[in-house]
Amino acid sequence: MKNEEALLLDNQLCFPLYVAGKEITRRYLPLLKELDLTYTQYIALLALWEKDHITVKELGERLYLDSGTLTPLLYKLEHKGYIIRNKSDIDARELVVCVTKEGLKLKKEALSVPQNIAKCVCLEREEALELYKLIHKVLNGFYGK
Amino acid sequence: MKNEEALLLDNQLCFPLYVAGKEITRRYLPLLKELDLTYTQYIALLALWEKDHITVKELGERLYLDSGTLTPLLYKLEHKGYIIRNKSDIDARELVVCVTKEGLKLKKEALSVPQNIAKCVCLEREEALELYKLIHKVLNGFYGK
DNA sequence: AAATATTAGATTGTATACAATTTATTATGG
DNA sequence: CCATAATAAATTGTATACAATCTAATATTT
Repeated sequence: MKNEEALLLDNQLCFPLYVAGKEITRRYLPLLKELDLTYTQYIALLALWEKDHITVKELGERLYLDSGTLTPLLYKLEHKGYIIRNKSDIDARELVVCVTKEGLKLKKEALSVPQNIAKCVCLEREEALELYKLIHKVLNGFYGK
Repeated sequence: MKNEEALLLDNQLCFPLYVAGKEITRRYLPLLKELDLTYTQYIALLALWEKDHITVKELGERLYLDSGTLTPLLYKLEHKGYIIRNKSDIDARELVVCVTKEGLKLKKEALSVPQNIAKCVCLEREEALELYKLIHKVLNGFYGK
């Protein structure tokens, strides 16, 4: 492939990945609006529903987000009553994040979200698995795993 | 798959796509910094290098971006001297975007960017093509093609 | 133990994204 | 032709993202 061709927008994997990432999260907005959540707030809760009592740093590693994004986001989730943040007893620098009862209640309402999103993704099961595998391979490559 | 399982972060295609989109564009930053471009400015120029003398609307359709993003972005690119915007003679509502000589000069400097990005993506050629195909299938599904 | 380095989270500043609204212009229907 | 609808881009407002810096607390080194 010549250099010139390499610049063609569609020849680059990055652009479709960037667009797909944007567009798929956009599909969540109408569903999440009913829960009064943004996409980032939703994935933060997803991670915390799976495992809470974790620090902001651990949550950031899970979500690939830094404190510049998480601090204001967690502040909002706390104000909505879904989570609570407490200074760690062991290390006063750390903030430990836990889901509240309200937050757990919200989980039940969120159960239908994945199915609705799945409807938007027109892939066969095998294709979806293959896509999943390839994306993870790319991500692992970024982090040298 | 049970509802509960569907909520598991990793079981969702969306989250890896969202992360991959973010992380891959982040790989461009050090390369683009040398060109004094952001990622969005870069893809706007990529599209315009391929075909300019197009309206903001057409550019937006190509990049999946709306005027809320493009207006300030094109303003910056114009101030840097890479593009120029002119009201259309035919329809005064439209703005026609063209690349300047400076903008074309920048294209030469940008030729090495795709190769450097390709290095970050640890996929075999077949895998990259398969990923490309699957992502486009997802995107086409969103737009009912 | 005191000085230094490291770390976690908060803050600051810049640049997207995008929904919703506004403005100016063009198209259309009666 | 004129009123209304539709359209393109700009504007407004909110919420990310993230680099860079700052602050407070902990760990390490001498």
